[in-house]
Amino acid sequence: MGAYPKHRIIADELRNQINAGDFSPANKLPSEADLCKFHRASRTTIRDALKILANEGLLTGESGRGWFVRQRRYLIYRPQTVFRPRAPGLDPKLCRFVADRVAEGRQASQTIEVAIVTPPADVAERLELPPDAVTVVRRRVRTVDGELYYINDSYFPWDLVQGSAITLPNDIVRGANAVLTSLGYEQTKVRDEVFIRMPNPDEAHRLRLGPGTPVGVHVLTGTTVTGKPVRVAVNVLPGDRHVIVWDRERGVAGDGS
Amino acid sequence: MGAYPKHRIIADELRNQINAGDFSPANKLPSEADLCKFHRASRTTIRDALKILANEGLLTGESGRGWFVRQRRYLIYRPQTVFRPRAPGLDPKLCRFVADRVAEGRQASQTIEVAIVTPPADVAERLELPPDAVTVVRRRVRTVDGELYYINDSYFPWDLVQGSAITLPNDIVRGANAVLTSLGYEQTKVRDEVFIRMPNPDEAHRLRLGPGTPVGVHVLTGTTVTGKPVRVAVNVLPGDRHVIVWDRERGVAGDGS
DNA sequence: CAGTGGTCTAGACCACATC
DNA sequence: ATGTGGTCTAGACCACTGT
Repeated sequence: MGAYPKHRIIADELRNQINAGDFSPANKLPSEADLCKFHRASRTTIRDALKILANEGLLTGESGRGWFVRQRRYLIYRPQTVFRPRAPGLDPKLCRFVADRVAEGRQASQTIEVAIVTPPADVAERLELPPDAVTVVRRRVRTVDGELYYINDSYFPWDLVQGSAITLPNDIVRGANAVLTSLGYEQTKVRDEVFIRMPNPDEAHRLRLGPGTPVGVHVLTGTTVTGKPVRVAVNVLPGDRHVIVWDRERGVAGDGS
Repeated sequence: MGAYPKHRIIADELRNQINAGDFSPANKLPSEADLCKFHRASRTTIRDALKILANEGLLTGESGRGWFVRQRRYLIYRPQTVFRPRAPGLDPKLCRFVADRVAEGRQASQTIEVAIVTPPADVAERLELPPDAVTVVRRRVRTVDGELYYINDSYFPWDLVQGSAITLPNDIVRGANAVLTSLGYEQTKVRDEVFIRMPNPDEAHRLRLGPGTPVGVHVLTGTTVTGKPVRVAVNVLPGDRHVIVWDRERGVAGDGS
């Protein structure tokens, strides 16, 4: 084989065909057997090429059906809404997340599960807790228009929220932050961190992710005015379904020439 | 071959060993031949398992040497600096990006290449230009401490910046935004968008990315006070090297209970 | 040189989807 | 029943790394 391996050459060729729209509107590729004949290659080589494209997120193979070009539809994810007051028109019986989607003309739902756990090391560190400290975690999987949207796991130090509505597995209509405020721990500063990586098996399972789908992990750490951390939210967003958007104004620009 | 395929079982086992640190400090796995014997599997099956982990970003194979656990070191990327004035202590002869890294005690450099092109469709759309309009693009690849850091491609409408320093392939020490201001197009609003996906072959090549490394694409659109778009910057950040960080203050929280 | 991963082949059996 | 992708085997040759 030359300097450039055969399965890569085939992958490049197929990628160009995909980008040129050669397989639309059916979005279905020729069968592996046909590709073998056409490219004069063994099935392994053809499959190596297809796997490259699958791991780039361009294709998915469906057992017994064929290989298909993947679709992308982006939903907008706005970390900024954390510091925006609830819009007045929203249905007061719905939690913020669902109410916001309904206002956009979408359908939304979420599952909630509350547990008392010792948090992962990175969460404990952000909450400035010793490694064996206990937290309440509200684990949610959010769905928009019938499609899995993202995971939201919110951790609160147990001694702060003990006995409050945060520990109950229901929607908190007025918002967890209102509860924190009434407990004397108003969240006034926030740090947002976004990590980009491949999902671990647990995340892949919870969000039904195929290969080649990276995730953005938005970690929100909220602190009081004195700097005490009161809440860490870990949001896991499938990359093929989200754009993260911020809007900003004013000031002088200058991000490096 | 139960319901759960053999190569997945082996991949799970290896993943656990990696996370438990079984292969540190050398970070080297047993050879494929040894894994075949140990797991009583063919080389193909072992390699299928290793490829799963490679596509999760956990391993890299090095020809003739072996399989190694991948390292992660995150560098902080702050989109916010766009609206922050240049710190007074910085070396006035360096451009903002390099000067900021030097202030952090790091080494930094960048390559600059300027071209006049018709922009990609998504850039043209954000600049509100017809598809055949011409832009100036400043393409930079930025390096920190000798390691490739990210791609920054900044597009400006040709008729706005024609004849200015923006069209020259040098550092603009006072910053491109200062130039825009002096041309009468001060950038006062910014939209940040972050997409998460696998790199295309061009990006993978420019940033020397191995398989299983997703990228974050930070698209910054700057507009004047009247809403006229004057600049689109496309930043491609390898996920294994970056955290995107925002710090915010004040206001009432409430991102959905 | 021997050992390692990278590529490729030919052939087999299975589960699943479709008709 | 047929065709599809999913998995697995055994064996081969190559380029590269280390000694």
